[in-house]
Amino acid sequence: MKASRGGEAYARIYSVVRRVPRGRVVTYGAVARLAGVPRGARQVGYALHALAEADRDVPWQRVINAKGEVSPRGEADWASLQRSMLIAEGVVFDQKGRVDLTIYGWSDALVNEV
DNA sequence: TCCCTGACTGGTT
DNA sequence: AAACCAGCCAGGG
Repeated sequence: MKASRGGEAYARIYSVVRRVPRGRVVTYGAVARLAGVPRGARQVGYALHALAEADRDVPWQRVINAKGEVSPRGEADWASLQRSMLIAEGVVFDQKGRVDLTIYGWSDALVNEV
């Protein structure tokens, strides 16, 4: 079920995602590390999947996989929506639908940036 | 408590 | 560069 409030790890994950600046993207692995779950990349994805309407302040669209591409779930439409939302923020996708993480990637080294 | 599942990752092939 | 494979963690049945 949606344990959006059951797990403490989830709360930390959401808190990290909320800190990602507009127009930037972050990988699941980076969020996991910043949330204190070094190998919990999959957990991050699971946590975001459990997001409910009440958590709409969490910019989940800024979380992508290490390849720099939006992770495909069952419904491909959802992924395209995420892509649109990011483009609206100024994130650029290349012809293969991937984001250049060296430019838009946000990591702990950039936490001080606003 | 055991077993399966998954918005992932990194190393190989 | 793309497809595979094997670890990893926490939630839910």
